[in-house]
Amino acid sequence: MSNQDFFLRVYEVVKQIPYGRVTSYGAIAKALGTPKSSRAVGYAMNASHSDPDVPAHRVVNRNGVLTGKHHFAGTHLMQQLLESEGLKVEADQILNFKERFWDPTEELGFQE
DNA sequence: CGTGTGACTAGGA
DNA sequence: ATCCTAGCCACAC
Repeated sequence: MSNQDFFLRVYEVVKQIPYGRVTSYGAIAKALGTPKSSRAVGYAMNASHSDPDVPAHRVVNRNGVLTGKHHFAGTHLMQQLLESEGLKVEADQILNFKERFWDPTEELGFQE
């Protein structure tokens, strides 16, 4: 696989995130088989704008904080999107994050 | 090929 | 609990 596929694979995983659920960059990286590439996942998400089907608002850091909210068009767009999915966000942080967390490795678990 | 950057994370103080 | 540090990866120059 080529390095360019990394972005596509990140998008693939993000697209699998169920409605009303969220996950972390590290979890995605781990699902891709490269748990230490969490930063690169964030970088990939930065380019996710090219694919509108990627629900980037469902991806937060490991603390459930909307670290990438500034990368959205609106100031509180990311928060609004999450709240529209039934999530509660306060101080840029997802409430009950642990319950809402969705681990791609458990659902997908594809290692290559 | 070296350096800097970032939507990250884990571990130590 | 918070703050700081180092490691990590992919990418732009």
